[in-house]
Amino acid sequence: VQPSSRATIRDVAARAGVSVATVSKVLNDRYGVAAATSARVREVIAELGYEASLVAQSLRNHRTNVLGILVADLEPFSAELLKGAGDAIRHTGFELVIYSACGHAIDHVGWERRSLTRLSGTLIDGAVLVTPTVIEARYAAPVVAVDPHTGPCDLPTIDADNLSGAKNAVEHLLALGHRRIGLVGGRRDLQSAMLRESGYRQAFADAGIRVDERLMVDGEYDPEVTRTVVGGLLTSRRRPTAIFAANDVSALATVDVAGSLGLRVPEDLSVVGFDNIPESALSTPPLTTVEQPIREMGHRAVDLLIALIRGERPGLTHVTLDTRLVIRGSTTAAPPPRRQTGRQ
Amino acid sequence: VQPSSRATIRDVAARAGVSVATVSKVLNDRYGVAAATSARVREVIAELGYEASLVAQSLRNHRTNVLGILVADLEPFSAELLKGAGDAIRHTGFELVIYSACGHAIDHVGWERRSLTRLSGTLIDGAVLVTPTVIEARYAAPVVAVDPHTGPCDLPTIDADNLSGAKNAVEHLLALGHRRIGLVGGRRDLQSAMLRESGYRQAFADAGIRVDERLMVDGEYDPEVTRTVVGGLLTSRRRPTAIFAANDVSALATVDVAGSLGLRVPEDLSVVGFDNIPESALSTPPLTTVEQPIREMGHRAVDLLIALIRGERPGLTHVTLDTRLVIRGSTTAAPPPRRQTGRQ
DNA sequence: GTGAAAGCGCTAACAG
DNA sequence: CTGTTAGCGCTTTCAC
Repeated sequence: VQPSSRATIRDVAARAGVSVATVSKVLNDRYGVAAATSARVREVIAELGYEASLVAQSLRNHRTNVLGILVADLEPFSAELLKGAGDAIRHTGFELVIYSACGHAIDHVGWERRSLTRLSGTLIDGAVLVTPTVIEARYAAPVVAVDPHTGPCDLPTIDADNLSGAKNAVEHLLALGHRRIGLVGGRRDLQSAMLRESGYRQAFADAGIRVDERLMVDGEYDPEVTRTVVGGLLTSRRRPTAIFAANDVSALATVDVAGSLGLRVPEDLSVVGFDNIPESALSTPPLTTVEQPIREMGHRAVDLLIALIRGERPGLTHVTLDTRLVIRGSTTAAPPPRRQTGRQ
Repeated sequence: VQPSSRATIRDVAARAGVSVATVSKVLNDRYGVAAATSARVREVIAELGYEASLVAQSLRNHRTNVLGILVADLEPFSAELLKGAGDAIRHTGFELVIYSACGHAIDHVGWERRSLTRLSGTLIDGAVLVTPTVIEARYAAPVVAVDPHTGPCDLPTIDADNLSGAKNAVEHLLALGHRRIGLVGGRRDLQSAMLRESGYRQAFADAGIRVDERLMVDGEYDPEVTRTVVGGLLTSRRRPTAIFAANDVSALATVDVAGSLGLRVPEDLSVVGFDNIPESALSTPPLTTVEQPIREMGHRAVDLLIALIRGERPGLTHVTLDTRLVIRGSTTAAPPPRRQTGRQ
């Protein structure tokens, strides 16, 4: 009996022998519908399995009760963040749409501006932007950024203490006796990456040691890019005895490359990452890394977004959470000095 | 200059001094627009930062190039599955919308039918349903189910070999000398849960041992529910020496409850889970569990969905992937018989 | 109480 | 080449 395509409000109206306006009223519990009519309409709705199209609805209404989270890709960091976001949304009455550019993003700077523009005003009441590639304060809907872009930014943001985290990581390596410590940098457009680099530099400065710029490469938080640049770094004549990678994904890629070059981690190369994604504890060896509370960041971002949507003016619109060094098996004392300076 | 709300195609048209139809043509690269006009329009588009509303577009067109994944909630299993889905979608030209009912789902059986109806036909070209609560083959758009509902189901599905997995898990416990093995069952509406229970029973049958129905409780794949029922089980007079939990989330909750009751895992209670979510390897002790290839399941589901959307008729519309027992630290040999039969 | 009509932003005929 | 028009599914005045 049912047509293969979805039933529309018109199908319901026709079948119930009323106008679409009446059906709409029933749907939205508006006053001014006779009890009998209402009952009849509900019956038909159930019969047809009718549900209002979210798209059509949100084209008319401006409030949808749907939150958006925009991620460039679904990798461990964003997946972890989503769990926290889910925790926060549960029982708030909001629903959630996660929009992923799925890699399109990489070549297309500003993907989230595009996506956000396409979705906001219609479909979503506000959005959380994860590692956005642009700074822009003016949007049609409330927006919260997680791990924001560099540059002045009036968007409410959630991030972690990247500077101290990175500093601690490098201090840990220095304390183990390492001096030739490489840096695999992150996406240079993100504050987090720049702060992690600053932390690296500060640790050296505090120790009174000069950094060797030739040991700094750019991994862009990307495993593939990291593979390439780390390959170069580790086969160069003066390869480092330790590497601080700006996120776990690049750290894991680094460990992998080291292995394929016949270098043992941590005996020949110590590696520290950043993030503490679940995968890092599971790798062989388990990764020493800087933990940031990813789930909590997702949770906080959603809390803040909801407050904004409700028109509250939250006191704190820029939250920075603590980081913490987690020492596992990928770091150990530096090899004796003669091996460091000698040719490999 | 810009209004605070988003620019529409009309704003662009007005500003460029053309009709909306012309703008639309430029937007969609249709023929029949003078080069000069086209250039002028593009200029205005850039100037205004205009992007077509996905909602309005998909209300008109029926093809959107957007895939949907519907999850009841964002927990470790679905998060892991999303990573696999992301892998599959990357470079396909499709974008992805993940729709999460965020816990609303729990009280509302059929949430995915509702959501799917609200989204399909408009907004998405097809969807992957994760642990759906209903069987229904007729939808407006192609649909693939992961870990499907019980009952006959003509939907294309992706799942894992739940029966063997569970059987292996229980055989492992039996081999360790356990006889009083509890079962924390899963959602009784899902095939996976029922098959895991069957595997449990089969292992006992093959060993020629009768199962004790009093040792079987329902955790519904939910940590809270599990806490309650396992609490009862572990404080009963004849508590089991081992528990097979139908998924890792319940297994981890079981370990937790045991701990709070003063029972050591694995010395006083062995625990086996199912799924091998990242969290299971990270827990203390690391969880012995049955691995199912969650990421691959996500990947396969998307591959299949895309094939369906493209109108191909894929040969295999019901894929069952292998499972594998991963032995870690939460299981050990059963305590000597006298402790088993004696009162605790 | 109920329905006709306008319009949300966009696209696809079809005239001009 | 360009603009006018109709309509996607829905909600909301505003007459009847």
